[in-house]
Amino acid sequence: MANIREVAKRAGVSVATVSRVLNGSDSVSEETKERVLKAIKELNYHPNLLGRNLRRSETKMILALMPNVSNPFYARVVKGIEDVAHKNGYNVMLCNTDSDINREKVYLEILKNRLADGVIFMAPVMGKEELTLIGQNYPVVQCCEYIEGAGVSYVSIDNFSAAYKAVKHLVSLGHKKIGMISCENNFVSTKQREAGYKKALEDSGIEFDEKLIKYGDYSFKSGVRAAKQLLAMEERPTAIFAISDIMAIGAIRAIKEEGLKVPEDIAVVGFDDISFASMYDPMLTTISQPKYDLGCVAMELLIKHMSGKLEEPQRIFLEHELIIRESTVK
Amino acid sequence: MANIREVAKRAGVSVATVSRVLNGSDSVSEETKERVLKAIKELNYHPNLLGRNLRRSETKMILALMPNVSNPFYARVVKGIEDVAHKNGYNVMLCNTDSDINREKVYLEILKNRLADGVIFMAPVMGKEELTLIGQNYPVVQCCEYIEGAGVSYVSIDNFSAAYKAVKHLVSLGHKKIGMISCENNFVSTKQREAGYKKALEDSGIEFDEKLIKYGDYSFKSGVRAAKQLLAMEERPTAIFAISDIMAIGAIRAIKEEGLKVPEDIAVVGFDDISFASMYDPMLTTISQPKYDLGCVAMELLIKHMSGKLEEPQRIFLEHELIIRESTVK
DNA sequence: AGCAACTTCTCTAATATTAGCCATCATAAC
DNA sequence: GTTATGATGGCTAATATTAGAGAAGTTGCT
Repeated sequence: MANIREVAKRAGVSVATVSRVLNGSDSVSEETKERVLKAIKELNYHPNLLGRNLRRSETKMILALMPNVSNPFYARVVKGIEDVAHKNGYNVMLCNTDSDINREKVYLEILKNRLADGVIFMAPVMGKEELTLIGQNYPVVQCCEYIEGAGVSYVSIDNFSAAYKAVKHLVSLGHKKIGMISCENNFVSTKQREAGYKKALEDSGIEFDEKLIKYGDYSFKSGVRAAKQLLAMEERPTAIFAISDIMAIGAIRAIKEEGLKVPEDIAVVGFDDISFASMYDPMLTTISQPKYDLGCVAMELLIKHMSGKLEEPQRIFLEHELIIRESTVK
Repeated sequence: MANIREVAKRAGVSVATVSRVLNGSDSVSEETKERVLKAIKELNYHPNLLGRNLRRSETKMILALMPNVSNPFYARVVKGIEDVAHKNGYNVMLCNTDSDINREKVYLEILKNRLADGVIFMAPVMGKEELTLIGQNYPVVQCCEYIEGAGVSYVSIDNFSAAYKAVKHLVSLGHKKIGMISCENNFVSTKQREAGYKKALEDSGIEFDEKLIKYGDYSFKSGVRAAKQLLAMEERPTAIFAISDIMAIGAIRAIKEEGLKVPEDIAVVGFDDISFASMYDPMLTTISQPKYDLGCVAMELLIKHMSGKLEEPQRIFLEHELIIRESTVK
């Protein structure tokens, strides 16, 4: 495989001149430039970026850590990250953490070993202190899920008011007994969505009943299970708010299996607006996050951090939207 | 940020000795080793892999090119690739080509610039000649979709017999007029699935009717559209075989919208067994590919190629399975 | 002609690491 | 005491590239 020296030799110039041609320096005569380009083509030369990266101590790679490639929600976010990255000459390394702290640690080695210039966490698993430490040493941005108070920038939505809006929608349809399917984790999004649910009930003069919250793990099956628990209650709810579309779809499945109809007997609202939400039967009412933009903004923020233009951590909230479909109104 | 020299200085040894400790060479006394490890810890030293990679001219990175992160089918394949890669000390760079030849080319620069040691194509877009050229210069494996005759290894399933099995299943249920939703592309999988469909009809004494094949683009909407075309026919089919689950789900949606029932009025079979296939109502009968194993085997093959143990291109077919669910039998 | 200014290119050092050779030291055998 | 052996670790070169200093050549002005 040809290297820069061979190119220089063939073109009859020094390696430095070849380097200048490669990097578009203007102090190379047109004639020399052409001779070099010809030699590059003839030798099918591709610069070895390991050398360049070492010299420049940058890699133009960024690390994107997501909990799960198969979660369709993150797919659009990643698209936003990639588009902005490419526009700015960066490549993205997508990595699956499976929300496993060890996997996350292993991937962070890539950053520590200087094989990436920065990192975007889509759902950090580590603790606040650790994240703070990483944030002090490397460019970091959190996107979607985030840890508050770690001194690390993030881009997300206002989960509290999104949940509030979803529940208020159900109330406006006349529902008074509204179940919730949440998760037993410590994500900010979860806590805020639960808080929004409670506040919406409170503001509507409906008493909060702890027993109406059931817990899943974001999976379809857990949604089925949680919904069955709600349906088995003596006075069962007439509406269900799930904090993810997949669990909402599980709930619909459970409701149908009990011989009930959505939305006539029980209305269902999800969260995320994944592509399947509008494919399901009935189509799912849900909160739409600006997934693509979340990714774009996160990447733009990271670029600013990497260029040193931004010292202070930023907190950015993008707009969300309640999308009303068949699962609440026919 | 500390480098190897500082560690050496602090431990009172030469950089070479630090390098030996890092790489587990045995010619370092226990005592020296401990002193070095102590210094590494104290300085919070992480070796800069750019230097190592340059020296060794390998990166322990592999490139995985997929057409679309949001396609849940590939999510499991990727998991297989990652698991085997990690077990062997490799990291995976996941990249989205969007089936765009230019995106694919840009990503291949990573390989040509020696930032990755090998590549797995999940659905190559380039032509046969180009692929051959890449295959001659770099370790390459194709996984799932592939180009035949390019002299490049691949791992896939026997799409012909999978489609044959799916259609035979419909025939065994008494269906005589069976529509197909395919795609207008040149993927081997598409051609083979169409061929399997035709052969199954032929072997069952049913005459092939060109008009019963409609075309989509793997999207939900295109599935709806294609199914509507089939339903609008004078003598409409009583069963539909789609070459992807997403299009099959679109077809079910279309059938329901026409006021018909699945499977009573029209049976539907999909392909891939994505997670949503078993969440949908009705649950989808489909062909299950060993997604995880496809990824594992592809990565194992790539590792063999990279180590130079394998010169000849391999063709590997894994087993598939027809999963019968509610969309064909109630 | 002499000098300045500019263009164009070369040379050297630097980046972080490892491979391979060689030097040193201790121990054991003769 | 001398030599051989093995363990340990130091030194140098090598990897591919770029930044920066400076050299050489050209042009233009006085």
